Amino acid sequence: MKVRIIDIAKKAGVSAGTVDRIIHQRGKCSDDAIEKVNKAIDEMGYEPDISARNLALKKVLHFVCLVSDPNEIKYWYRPIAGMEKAIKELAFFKVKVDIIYFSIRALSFREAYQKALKMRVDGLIYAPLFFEESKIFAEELHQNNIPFIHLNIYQRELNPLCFIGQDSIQAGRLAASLCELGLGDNEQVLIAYISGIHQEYSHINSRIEGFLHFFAEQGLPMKQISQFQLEIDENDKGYEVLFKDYIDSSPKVRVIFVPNSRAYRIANLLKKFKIKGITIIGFDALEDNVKFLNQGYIQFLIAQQSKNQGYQSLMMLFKALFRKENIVKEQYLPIDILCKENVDFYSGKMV
Amino acid sequence: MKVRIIDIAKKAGVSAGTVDRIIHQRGKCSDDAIEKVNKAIDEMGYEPDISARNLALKKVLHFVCLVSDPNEIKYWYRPIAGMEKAIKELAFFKVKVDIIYFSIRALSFREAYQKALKMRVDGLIYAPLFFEESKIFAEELHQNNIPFIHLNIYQRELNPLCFIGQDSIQAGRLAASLCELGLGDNEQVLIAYISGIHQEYSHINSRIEGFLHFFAEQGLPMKQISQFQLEIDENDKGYEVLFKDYIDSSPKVRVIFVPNSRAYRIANLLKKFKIKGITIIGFDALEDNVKFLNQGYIQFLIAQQSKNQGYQSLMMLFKALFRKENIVKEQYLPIDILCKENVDFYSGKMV
DNA sequence: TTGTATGCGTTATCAG
DNA sequence: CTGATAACGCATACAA
Repeated sequence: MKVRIIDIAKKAGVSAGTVDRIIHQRGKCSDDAIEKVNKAIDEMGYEPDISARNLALKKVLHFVCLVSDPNEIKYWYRPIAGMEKAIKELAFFKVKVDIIYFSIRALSFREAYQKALKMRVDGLIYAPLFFEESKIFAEELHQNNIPFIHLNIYQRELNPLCFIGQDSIQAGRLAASLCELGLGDNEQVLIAYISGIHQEYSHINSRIEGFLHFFAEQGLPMKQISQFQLEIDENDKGYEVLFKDYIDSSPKVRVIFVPNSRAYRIANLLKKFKIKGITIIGFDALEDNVKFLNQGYIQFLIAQQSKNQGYQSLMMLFKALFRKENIVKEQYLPIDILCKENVDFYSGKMV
Repeated sequence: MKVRIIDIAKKAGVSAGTVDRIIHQRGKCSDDAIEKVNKAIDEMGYEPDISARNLALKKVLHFVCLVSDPNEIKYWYRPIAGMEKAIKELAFFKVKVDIIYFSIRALSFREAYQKALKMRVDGLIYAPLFFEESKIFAEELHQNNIPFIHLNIYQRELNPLCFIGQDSIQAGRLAASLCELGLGDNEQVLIAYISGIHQEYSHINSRIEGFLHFFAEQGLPMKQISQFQLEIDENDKGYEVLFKDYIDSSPKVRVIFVPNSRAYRIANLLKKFKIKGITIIGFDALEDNVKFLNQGYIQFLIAQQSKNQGYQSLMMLFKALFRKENIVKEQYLPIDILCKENVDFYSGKMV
C-alpha cells in the first residue's frame, strides 16, 4: 500500500531516524546503513507524505519578492496579483512570503535588496530593471547561496535559478506581423513611445529589434518604418504638440507600434487631436490600454500573462525549494493577442 | 499565533470534540455549546490546518472524469493532459481521481456513466456531448446528490456545479473579426467544415451563430458569406472533389472559416489542389492544425486553453468538495489567438 | 450530548 | 554514528 519511512527502516534493519538522516543527508551515517537504506528505497519506492512532513516541520521557508511600486509602473499590479494568489495557495505549507516594493530609481532598488539581504531568505524573486545594481545583487546572492528567479526581464549572464517571462524579440516579431495586416502598399508604420527620463529597458529594445527583423525578413522596405521617441518627465505635456506635428507631416502613417506598455498615451493623443485612420498596436492589458482598445483607438494589444508571471515565479521557488524538484531554467509564457472581441475574457486568466 | 481547535475549545469552555462536531455539523450538540463555540471562532478566527486534517483523514475523496477517447477526437489529448497535471498536484491530498474513456457513440457514453455511477463517487466531470444521454445522467446525479462539472460544452439547464470552457458565441465573433481583416471589397468568406455523421454539437453552432452576428452587426452584406458543410464517414474521401469544384466555382472566396477543430482537413485540400490566395481561420491547436499554421495555409487558430480546461475542472471540484470554498458557476477561459509568430510559445500554457 | 484517547507519517531532539 | 520518542493539529472511535 503506502510505503512509510518506518517500512523502509524495518526492511533495511535500521531505525526511522537513520532513514530520515539518509534521505535528507543530515548528520552522519555509516556507508553500510546508507547502502541498505537506498536499496530498500529502490525496492519499495518511497514517496514522502507532504502533509505529515508539513505538520511536523519546524522550519519555515522564507521567500521574498522585490517588485517596483505599482503606483509608479501600473504594469506591476497584475504580477503582484498573481503573487498574492500563489501566497494563498502556499498558505497550506510552511512557507512565508514577503513582498518588498521599490520605486523606479536605482538607489531605491539597492535599498530594497539590502533590506532583503538582512533577512533570513531562502529564495528570492526580482525583475532586473537596473542593469548594474542587479549584477551586484546577484553576485551577493550567489555568494550567500540564495537562489533567485528573474521575472519579466532576463539577465541571463547573472545565472538565475530560472527566468519567467516573455520572449521579447518574438513578441516584437508578432507585433510586426499584426502591423503588416493593416498596412497597404506605400503606407507607413511608425514606432512611437514615450518613456520617463533614463528609462531604457532591455525588453523594450528587444521588442523593437524583433519588430525590425520581421520587416527585414519579409523583404519589406525599411523606409516604411519611421520612429518617434521621446524621453520626458512624467508630467511634461510638451510632447503633445510635437507628436501632432509629426503626424501631420507624415500622412502615410497607418499603424503606430508602441513597444512599451503605455500605448494609452499615444491613443489619448489620437483621440484628443481627432486623428482618424491610424491604428495602434501596443503591449499589456493595463486598464487604460483596454479602455482605448474597446474604443477602437488601439487595434491589438500583445499581452504577457503578467498575473501568471507573478504566480509562476513563486510556484517555481516552491517546487525547487520545498519539494526538491528540478525546474526548467527558462519558462517562456505565451504571447497573447488581445483585441476588442476577446479582451473581456482575458482578465480571468491565471495562469 | 496560530489558532487551533483546542484553542477555541478552551475559550468556549468545551472540549475539542464538541468544537469538531460543531464545525463539521456531525453529531448533536446543545444550542448553548453551538453558540459559545461560534462566538469563539468569530473572535479568534479559526482556519483549519490542511496538513493536519489531511494526515488524520480516513476518508478519500473520489473524483471521476468522463472524457471521449482522444484517439477518436484528438482535441481531448490536451484536456486529459491538464487533468493529469491536476492529479499530480492533488496527490498530496486524500483525493483519488479516475478517468473513464468513452467513444463517440451515445451508447458508449451511457455505458461509461453507468460504470461511474456504480462506484462511490464524490464528484464528477464530463462534457455533455450527447444531449439526451447527458440529461438522463444529470438527473441521476442530482438524485444521488453527486455534484458534477460540465467541461467544454455547457448544458445550462442541467444545472452543473460549474461550467468550464469557452464562450463559443464570442469565439465565433472573434473569428469573424479576424476574417474581416483579410477581406477586401467584394470578396467572400466561406464557412466550411467536415464532420462525422450525426455529429452536431451545440458549441459548433454557437460559433457559427456568433460569426454571423458579427457580420450582421457590422452591417456587412450577408451575401459575402457562403457555406459548405459535409457530413461524411471518417474514411470517405469523396468530399475532396466536391470541395474542389465548390472552390473553383467561387472565385471571390478569400477566407475560409472552419468552425470545428478540423481546419487541417480543409488546409490539406488547399495544399493538395494547390489553391492559392485563400486563407483559413480555424479552431484549436491540434498538432495537424499547427503544422498547417506554420506552413501558411492557416492564418489564425482560435484556441481555448484545452489543457487548462482539464486542469481547472479538477481543481474546481477540489476547491468545492475538499476545501469547502464557494466557486464561480461559470468559468469562461480566455479566447486565444494563435498565428505563426506566437504558436511556439503556446504549448507551455497551463493553466 | 459531551470529553478523552489514539493514530496519521514526519521531523527533530535527546540520550546513548 | 544510531535508536527511541515527543511533538505537529486534526479526525474518529469509544467511553461517559
